[in-house]
Amino acid sequence: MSVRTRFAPSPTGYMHIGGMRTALFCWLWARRNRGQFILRIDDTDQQRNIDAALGPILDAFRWLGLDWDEGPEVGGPYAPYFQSQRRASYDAALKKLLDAGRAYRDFETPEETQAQREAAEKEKRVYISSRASLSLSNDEVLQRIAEGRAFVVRLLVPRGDKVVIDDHVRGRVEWDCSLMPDPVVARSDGSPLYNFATVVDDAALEITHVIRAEEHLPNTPIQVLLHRALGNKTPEWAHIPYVASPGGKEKMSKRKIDKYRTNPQFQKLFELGDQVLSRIGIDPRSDALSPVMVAYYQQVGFLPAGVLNALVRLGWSLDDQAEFFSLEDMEQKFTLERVIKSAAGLDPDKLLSFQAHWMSQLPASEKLDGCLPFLKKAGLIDDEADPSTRDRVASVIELAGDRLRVFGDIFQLDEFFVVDEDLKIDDKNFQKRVVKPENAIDLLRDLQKRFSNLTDFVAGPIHDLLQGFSAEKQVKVGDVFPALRLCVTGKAQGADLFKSLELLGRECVVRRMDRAIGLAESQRV
RNA sequence: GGCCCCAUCGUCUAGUUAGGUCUAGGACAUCGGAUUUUCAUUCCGGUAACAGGGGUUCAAAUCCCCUUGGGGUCACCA
Repeated sequence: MSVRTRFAPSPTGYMHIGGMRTALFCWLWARRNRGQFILRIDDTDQQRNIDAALGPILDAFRWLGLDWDEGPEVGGPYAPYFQSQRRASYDAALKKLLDAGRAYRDFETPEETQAQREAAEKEKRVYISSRASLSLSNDEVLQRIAEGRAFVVRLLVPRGDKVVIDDHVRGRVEWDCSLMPDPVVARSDGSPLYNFATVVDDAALEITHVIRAEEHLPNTPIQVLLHRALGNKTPEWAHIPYVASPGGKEKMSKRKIDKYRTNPQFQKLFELGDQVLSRIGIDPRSDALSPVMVAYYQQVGFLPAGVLNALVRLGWSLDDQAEFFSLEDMEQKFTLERVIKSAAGLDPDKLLSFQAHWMSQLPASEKLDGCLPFLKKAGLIDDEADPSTRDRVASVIELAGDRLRVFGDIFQLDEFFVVDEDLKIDDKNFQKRVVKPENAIDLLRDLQKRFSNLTDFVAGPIHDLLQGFSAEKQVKVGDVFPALRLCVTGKAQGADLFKSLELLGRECVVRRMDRAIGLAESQRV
């Protein structure tokens, strides 16, 4: 029988980075075994707008290149893949349970149940269901139903039994059934609860391996019992650790994002993200996007390969050496047996380092295709980039070299795209290197003249000119280069100065020097 | 609090199943140095961990027990 795994998100409007890691492991295990990966939508909540809430989730899968064999949009032999459309099978299973006496109608009111629970807690004893409704005769039950008395259906937990599983990650885990309350299987309106719907569907879809986050471990005995009561073959289990917040052990959560902002381990990522997002018209402080969501990384300009690599190394390793895995590598090498048991905190630094590695591996043409949308969104180039613009962007990318870790980093070299008037000059350094040094302005004037007369305005000759100039004037290159850089790029540091000058072009360089010299002079008086 | 899970450098991890080859390996981060016109890259080097206590054994990071700590979960949510 071929391996079938599933990922079952509820449509929440965004894809959680931790959920994505779970989904990746599911996908990997299916692919590795040449089985099927299924996307099932757990929407028993009846959301108003499922399409809108599901869209970002599917987008995340598509962005990372994780395809699904069955599920939304693609359908499949076990359709439908939305729990909201599978009610008939839950009703049938419910009837089966009731008929077999494995479940019972509980007429206790929620208040009564709650009171018992509180009483148990007060007396420090374990709460288990009273099962008062179980002593009702068949006729009495029928009568109450006829009277329209509300009831829920509860699974009759076989007290005295044990549930034992052999988890692929955790090994043997067992629970004592005499400690378990009878779980509600169907609400008073007849609709199924999560644990029940999950079990019915996992069986119906012939899921062989339930790979999910550890937080579901407490659900497992209930689901095992349900499978048994229904006469299903129980799937195999693998409870993988959840993704923790950086430097901590708590589950990463969307709601704690403000706390993460103050987390030193998150600093670099937030700085990068804030800088990029603000350039493309997204409010970095908005709740709509945060590092907890997969979309965040896409928006900032991460590569699927970088994100995927970071995710797979969270709780999984191949050996004591390997760090870099392409999706193909993972597919070949992933095993559940090498998934670690303890929770792993997302490490933004390491994520960035994986990202930088995969970016350095990316062919120039793909870097270009990646950067273009960012420059367009920022209004730095036209939406219809003509060939000469594309060439220019390609040259800047080449010049950027390793400085381009994410596509959004292209904004660090915005001096090649802004018009002179919009060029912002780093004032602090400008004061220090241009305004304050007495000879700076004269030197720059002289240099400007020589640039105008240079036959070929390309990196090599510019380099020679600059070297000769500083030798002739008997000044250190450190007194000339930074000042020049500030004038033409506005920045104290950046890519290769000579190539930058060449790319900017003589006219632009001369113009910007003019402007900067004028600025410095006005500030001297 | 009940139930369950977890515990190796700051972080991600290798080593634990079959105890010795572990004076505990790698990566990220960090610190130093080299290269470079700056920054980045690259290269070299350093700092840095078996939570504690008992056993078992010739021998324990590895097996057992306890303690401590961390976490998950306790709904007519998913």
